[in-house]
Amino acid sequence: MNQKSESHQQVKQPRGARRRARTRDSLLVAARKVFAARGYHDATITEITEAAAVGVGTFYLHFRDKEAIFNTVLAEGLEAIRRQVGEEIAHEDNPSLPVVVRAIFHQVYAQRDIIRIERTGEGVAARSSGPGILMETFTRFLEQAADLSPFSEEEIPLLAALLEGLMDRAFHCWWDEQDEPGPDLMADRVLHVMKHGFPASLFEEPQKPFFAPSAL
Amino acid sequence: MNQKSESHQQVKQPRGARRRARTRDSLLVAARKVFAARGYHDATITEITEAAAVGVGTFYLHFRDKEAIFNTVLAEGLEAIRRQVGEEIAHEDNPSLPVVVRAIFHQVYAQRDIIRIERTGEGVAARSSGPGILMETFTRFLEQAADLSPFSEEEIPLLAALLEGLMDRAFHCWWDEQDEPGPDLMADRVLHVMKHGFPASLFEEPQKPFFAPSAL
Amino acid sequence: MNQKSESHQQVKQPRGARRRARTRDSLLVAARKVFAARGYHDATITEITEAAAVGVGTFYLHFRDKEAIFNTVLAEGLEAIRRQVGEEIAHEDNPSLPVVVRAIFHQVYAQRDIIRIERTGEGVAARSSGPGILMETFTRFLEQAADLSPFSEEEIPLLAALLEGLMDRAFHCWWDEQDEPGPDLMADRVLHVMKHGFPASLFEEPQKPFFAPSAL
Amino acid sequence: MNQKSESHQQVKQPRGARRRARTRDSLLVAARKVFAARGYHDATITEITEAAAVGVGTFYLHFRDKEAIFNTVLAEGLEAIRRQVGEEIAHEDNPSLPVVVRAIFHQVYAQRDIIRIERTGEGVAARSSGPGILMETFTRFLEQAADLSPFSEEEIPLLAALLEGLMDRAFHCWWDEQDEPGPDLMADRVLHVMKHGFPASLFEEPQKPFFAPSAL
DNA sequence: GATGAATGAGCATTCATTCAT
DNA sequence: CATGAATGAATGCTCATTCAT
Repeated sequence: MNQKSESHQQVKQPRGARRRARTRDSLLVAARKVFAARGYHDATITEITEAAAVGVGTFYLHFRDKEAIFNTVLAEGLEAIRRQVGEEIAHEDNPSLPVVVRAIFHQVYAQRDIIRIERTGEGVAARSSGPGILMETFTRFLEQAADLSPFSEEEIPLLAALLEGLMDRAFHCWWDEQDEPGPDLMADRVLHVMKHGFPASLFEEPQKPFFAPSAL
Repeated sequence: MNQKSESHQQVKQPRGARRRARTRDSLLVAARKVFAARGYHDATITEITEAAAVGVGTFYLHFRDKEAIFNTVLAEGLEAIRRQVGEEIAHEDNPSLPVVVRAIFHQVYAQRDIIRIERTGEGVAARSSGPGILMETFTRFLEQAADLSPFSEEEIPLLAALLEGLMDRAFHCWWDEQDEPGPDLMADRVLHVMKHGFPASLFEEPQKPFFAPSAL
Repeated sequence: MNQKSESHQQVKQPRGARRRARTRDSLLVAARKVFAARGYHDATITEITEAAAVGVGTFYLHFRDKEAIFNTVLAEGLEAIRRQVGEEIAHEDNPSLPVVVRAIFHQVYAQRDIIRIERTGEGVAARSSGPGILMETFTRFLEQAADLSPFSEEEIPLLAALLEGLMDRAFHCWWDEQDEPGPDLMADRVLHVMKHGFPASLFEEPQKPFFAPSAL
Repeated sequence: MNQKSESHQQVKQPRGARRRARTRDSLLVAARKVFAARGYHDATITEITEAAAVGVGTFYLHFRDKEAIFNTVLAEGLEAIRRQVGEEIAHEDNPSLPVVVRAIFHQVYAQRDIIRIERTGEGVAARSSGPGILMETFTRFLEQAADLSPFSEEEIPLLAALLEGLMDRAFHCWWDEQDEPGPDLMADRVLHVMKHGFPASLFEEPQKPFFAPSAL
């Protein structure tokens, strides 16, 4: 796509190239389905090739191994989310964090399976997707923020991680539990917490003492 | 601790029961080590039994399979954290959320490997450890809170999940990255965010427009 | 029982000897039950010792291995049948073959499980039970028979085997099918066949031709 | 038979289908050899695959487990006997029982190992081979017989079983003992017994009384 | 003698990967 | 390019047997 599709050669070699690309896509689509259904570890190459309706050997013509296709599924899925978030906020001159967060909620909701898949791989994904979209975004905003007090600049990674943790849990409500609340309401709630923290009365002394040992 | 407290209890079950218990412990200790080092999926029974210096067959005398010992390692590890948190806050008449959170940071820090292990199992753990210690604790506090506005009572599970997400990411800083910041500083930071949210200037319009597509 | 129970020593050493004998009996009874229920190959030593309510180690104090107890169960079971057949025909001065056959049907019916057990072991039983009770009996009668024509004396083993096959199948009707017909009726039927063969019309041309290929 | 009859059917499924079939056959041939030599229970998958000169994994490409290949070996072996008996008697318009019995003796003799193999599996064979070829054949003849007296029609299964028992023992003379007498002589003997029963003098009073207890 | 915890050889089974067609 | 039969290393698990108590 980037090496061969030069100038006027583009239309000139649909020989096997188009076929090849179609096969590859079948595999990616199938893999996404299988990984979502069975998780990285329980998925087998055979399951994927069967779902893709291609021979087992064909798999290795397109991907080095299971990890490779997993990373590709993930990378392409995340890239799609990234792109669509970009499109959603494209009309804004200067998108604020709330606007971006809201867009992310929309797009992640639309592609919930990718989040689930990411989880099942845990340490597998060669962290190839970089520091993660969320970390990246939050870091950017944090770096541009006028005043971080009472936090220091060294704490930007920590703050980004905490923001990510917040959103991550919100996403989780969607993956095997219910589809509610929808992305807009969810964004409201999370943004409120991001801005103002949790309800103040949470931090006051509990009225009624509760049994310590089982308290935790 | 278990060898000396027999003074007036010696009659328990002297036979091979002690030997049996010791072997079981070896296996648990070994499994914890192996799971922490290699993750749930890559760990093998043989690795565990070798680390425990017992025969393979012995494993099956004590645990049905890998999943069983994994759940036990986790359950006992989490129970230990739970207990120690309880002890740490035992002197408080009415421990407030910040006190409890601080204690949790202390104890989780002291047993960081359990957190790492928990993650590698992902969907494996038969969620036997219930709704998780953190969820439990936060839910309790949220239910006792005088005023949750602007949140409703139905949103308690969501709020608990968000609080958990915050702490979870904090724990993560410890698991393959560095051991810094220590639990006390970490607790300060996280509690600040919990109480007041993130720095306000984060939510203002960014001064300098930034390149949209790659913005995300 | 036969080596130590001499004269007045018999009562003199019930120290551990009686206990030992009782344990051994528990094992034999348990093994008979387990072999009957699960067959030789699927039975495990542990199952037997649990059924006998003794420790695993105890097993090896009494029997060398699984095969040994199997052979013992079989040998003692067959010996019991043998003995009881002997008792049943003891009052006869000169028991004829029909009388003996009838007694065998009675006693085998009473201990059907032994027949089932024998089968599950197939080649295992170190053919220790000799040529089998039936072979032995039939051979004896055949050797005493005045006239074997049209068979020769060399064919006695074959004839004995055929007689055994007849009875064996009769026994089989009892083992997982029904308990009918009872031993007396069965003896009638089998003895009739032994004496006169099968109904003559069986050997005439079949009236209606039947489809050859599927005929067999 | 399968390689030459392609002349006008070559289009079937040329690819690896032939290779696959050849491998499957190797496995079946090897399994037959191994089961005959070591019995069902002592045979291992590895032995079979080594004898077939294929990898272990290949086995599972063709058969679910040991039981599956055992049943296939048996079913195909019995089917072959069935077919060849059918061919042997094909020229007869109306084969009588003696003719069929004789043919069975011929064919079973030619494939003695199948009988041995069947025995070693005992309860394993999912009785998939139906009620057995012999039972089937005898039942058919018995149902066509004009006169069964003194037996009733309800006793047909018993009679079939007894006939089977007779032949079964005859087959047995061949399986670990000697190859004598050959199938023709054997058929003579067995058919004689079927028609006329055993020598009459067997049922007369024994001249010499014999020692009762050990008599059996 | 009795016990049962421990042992480990041995077997079944899976699945990523290769390669001849 | 595509195929899918073949491969075998790797792993889980069982169970007869031993031996310290």
